[in-house]
Amino acid sequence: MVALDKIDRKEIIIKVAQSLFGKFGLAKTTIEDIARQARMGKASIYYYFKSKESIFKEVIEKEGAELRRKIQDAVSSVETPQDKLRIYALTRMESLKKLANYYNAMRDEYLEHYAFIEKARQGFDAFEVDLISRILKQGVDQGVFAIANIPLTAEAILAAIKGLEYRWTIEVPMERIRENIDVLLTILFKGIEKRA
Amino acid sequence: MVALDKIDRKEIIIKVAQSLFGKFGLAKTTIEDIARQARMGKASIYYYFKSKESIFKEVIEKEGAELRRKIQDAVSSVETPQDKLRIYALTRMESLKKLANYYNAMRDEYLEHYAFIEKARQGFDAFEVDLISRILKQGVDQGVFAIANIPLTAEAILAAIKGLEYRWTIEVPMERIRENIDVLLTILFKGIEKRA
DNA sequence: TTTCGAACGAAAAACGATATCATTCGAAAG
DNA sequence: CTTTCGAATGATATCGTTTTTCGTTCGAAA
Repeated sequence: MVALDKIDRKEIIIKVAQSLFGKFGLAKTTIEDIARQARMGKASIYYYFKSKESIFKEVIEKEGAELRRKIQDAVSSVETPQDKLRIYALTRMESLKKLANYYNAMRDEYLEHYAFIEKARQGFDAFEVDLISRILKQGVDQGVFAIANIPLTAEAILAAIKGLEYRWTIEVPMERIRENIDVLLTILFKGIEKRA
Repeated sequence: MVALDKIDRKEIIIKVAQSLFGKFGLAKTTIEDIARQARMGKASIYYYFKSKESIFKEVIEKEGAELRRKIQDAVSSVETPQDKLRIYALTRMESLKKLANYYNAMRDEYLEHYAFIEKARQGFDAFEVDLISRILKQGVDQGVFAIANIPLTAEAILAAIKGLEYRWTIEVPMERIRENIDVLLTILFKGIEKRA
C-alpha cells in the first residue's frame, strides 16, 4: 500500500538518524550519511522531511516518548505509592543520565537549537511533575500521605531528586545512587506520611 | 613599612582583578587591563604574582571565602536548627547563583582551568555538607531531630536544595524561590523531626 | 626591594582560498 | 500523481598563511 510505504520510509529515516545522532552528534551527522544508511539518494530525504532540523526534532520527540513510556511502565509495575515513587526515581536516574548527556552535547555543538531543546526539557519536566502529583494523590486518597499542596510538593520532590542527579555526573556507580535515593526518599516519606 | 606596602599592592591587584574578571571574564581581561587599573606597569604585576592563573586562583579563593563567611554569618544570626537550615538555604540560593554563573562562564571560555574550578567547587561542597551536618547534630543534641546517619542525611538535604537551585536558572524572582524552599524544608523537617 | 620599558614567543585573530553540506530544481521512473 | 535522485546552488565551515595580541621574561634604573 502506498500510504504505508510512506510511513515506513519516514520511520526508517528517523531510526537511522536516531542512531547516527546518538553516535556522532548532530553536527557530525550529514544528510548524506543518513541517506546512505537509509539506502536512498540524499535529495529523497527531502521528500519526507523539510529540513535536517525537522528530523532532529522528531528524533528528540521520539527519545522523549520512549523515556516517558519506560518510566510509566516501571511505575505501573508496582502497587503502593511509596514503591511507585521509589521505582520512578531509580528509573529516571538511570535513563535520564543518557538523555541529559545527549542534550548537553547538542547544546554545545549547536547553540541555535538550544531553545527547542529547552522546550522539550520543560515538557518532560511537566510530565514528571504530573506523574509525581498523581502518585501523591493516590497516596492521599489511600490515606497514607498527608499533603497540603500536591503540585507544589511534587515540584519540591522532583527538585530534590534532580539535585541527586546533578550531584554526580558520570563517575558514580548505580549502587551508590540507590543508597542516596533511599536516604532522601526515606526522609521525604516520613515528611509527607500521615501520622497516626 | 615595606612589608605592609607589599601586601597592599597585592591586595589592590586582587581587587582590580576580581572586578575585571567579574565584568569581562577571564579571557577578556588582560594583564595590561589589570595593570592599568592598578596604576602600574604590566611587568610589575609579575613581581607580586607568578602568572595570570595564580591571580585567578587567588580571586576564586577570595570569592569562596567571602561566600563562606556570608553564609556562616547568616547561620549564626539565628538560634534554632530549623531557622539555621532555613536561612542557610536562602542565603546560599541568593549568593551562589552569582558564583555559579561565574564558574560556568569560566568553564566555557577556559577549559584548561576546569579541573581547578572543579576542585574549588568540591571544596565548597564539603563546607556545605559540614555546615549542614553541624546544624543537624545540634538538632539531634537538642532532641528536636531524630537522624540515623547525619552525614548521609546532610548530603541528601544539600542535594535537595541544589535541585531547587538548578530548577530555575535566572528568571525566577526570589519570592517564588522562598516559597519553594519553604515547601521543601517543611517536608524535610517533618521527615527528620523526632516524633512525640 | 621595587618598578617598568623593551623584547620574545606562543597562541589567537584576521583573512582569503577551498571544500563541505544542507537545500532546491527539474527531469524521469513507476 | 507519487516517488526518486543527479546535478546545481549558495551559505557556511575549513584550512593554510600572515598579522596581531598578550602573557611572560630580562635587564636596567630608581
